[in-house]
Amino acid sequence: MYLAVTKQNNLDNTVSTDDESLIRLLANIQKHIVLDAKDMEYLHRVFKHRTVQKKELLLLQGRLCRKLFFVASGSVRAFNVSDDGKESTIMFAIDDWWITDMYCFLNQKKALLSLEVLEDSEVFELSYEAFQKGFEKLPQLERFFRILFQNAYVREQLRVLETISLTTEERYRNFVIKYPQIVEKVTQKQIASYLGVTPEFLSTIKKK
Amino acid sequence: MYLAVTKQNNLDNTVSTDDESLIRLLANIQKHIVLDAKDMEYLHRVFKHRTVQKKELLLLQGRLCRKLFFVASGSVRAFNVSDDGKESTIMFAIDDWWITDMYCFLNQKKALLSLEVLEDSEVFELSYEAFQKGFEKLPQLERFFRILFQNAYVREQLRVLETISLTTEERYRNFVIKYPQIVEKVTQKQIASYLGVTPEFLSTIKKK
DNA sequence: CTTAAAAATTAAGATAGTTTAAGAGTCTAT
DNA sequence: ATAGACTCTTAAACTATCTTAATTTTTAAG
Repeated sequence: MYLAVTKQNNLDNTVSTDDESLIRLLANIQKHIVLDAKDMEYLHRVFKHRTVQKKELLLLQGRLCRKLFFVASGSVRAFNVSDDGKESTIMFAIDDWWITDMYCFLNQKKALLSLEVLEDSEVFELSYEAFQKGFEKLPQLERFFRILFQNAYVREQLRVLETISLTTEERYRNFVIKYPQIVEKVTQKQIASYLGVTPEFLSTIKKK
Repeated sequence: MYLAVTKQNNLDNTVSTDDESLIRLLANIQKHIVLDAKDMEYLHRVFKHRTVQKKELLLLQGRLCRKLFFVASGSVRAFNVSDDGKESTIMFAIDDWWITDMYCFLNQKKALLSLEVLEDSEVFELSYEAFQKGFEKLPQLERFFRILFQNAYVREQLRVLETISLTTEERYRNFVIKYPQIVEKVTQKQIASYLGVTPEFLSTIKKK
């Protein structure tokens, strides 16, 4: 198999965590485009694997946002802290999700968001330069990211609709139904900050 | 000039509204990719120009969403009506914007949104089939739509952040600053339904 | 195992937003 | 030009959500 050939540090015959993570990254990309061995090698080269620990910050609000992340396993949260200290969670990324402060990544601006690792996780990072060059080296990436952003746009638009049209209770119930795996991993405080309400209020909603 | 050659119905030498609209469509696409004469001819063929009137519905909630629209001039609103009759405006599209119920267009499902023409407008429509075939015929469209969806995603994500973190008053002020041309064209009731509050409450906010 | 820190719950009083209703102003179709 | 329909404003009563603060429960570190 391809991985067995290119992976150098794997002295025994077991499949390492690194390998598993890489397989997940490539499988994710191959959901939308076809990759040959050369493409995979290229991606293996430009995506940097990292094992990260709970509470680690992949990005700190105010710093230049240089990386796009793929969460192979574990979970990451993107949130903004306003001037008066209020936290708002923009998204949770669990296995198989992509995450960064996309606006600031694409425009190489100071991040509006922090990225916090919620549990020990395996992630890949892609630099801004590699992201831009990738489209020349591997033109099918245009298609891959077209579909990725297409889905992301549709998801956010639906979230906007729910946010402006439903009650907090309805939104909470929808969240639990839609993302049960996330509910298991994150605190209620974080869910409240995702819904845009106080933890106290979310608590009273749950009681009902 | 290219347009003068391919445009057939233009018997005098003036630039028709149709021509102007086509120029806007092509200019919009050329913001992100390079088109040669053949590409333009292709696009001219697959994009259908329509002059539409105020109050016309380009799409009715519940019907299959078959088209993607480009607003060359005028304005269009996308909104959802909930079971209990409450309207929520998802977006306004003015000159140079693309609009449809993207989720239902991409998945060929029954529309969650209606598209209402707010003033006499010039639009182009692209069918779902043409959208999908377009990527084969003109592969650069992957790039064009990648960037279009990238921007759309970032915009929606920022709207989510504002919606969950700011007060209604702050969101109204931001809207007026960000989209002054829209404010001139739409009713206050429609802005209220975009912000997710009642027209009465928006009215009291403005008083301050 | 213990203890400190963080999360979750509860409740009272304050603020933001809705509902209903009525009146004044605008637009639009005969 | 006028009637009807729609928009905008105002206000009072009501509901949702926030703030503060105290109490309990859970989590994490030594």
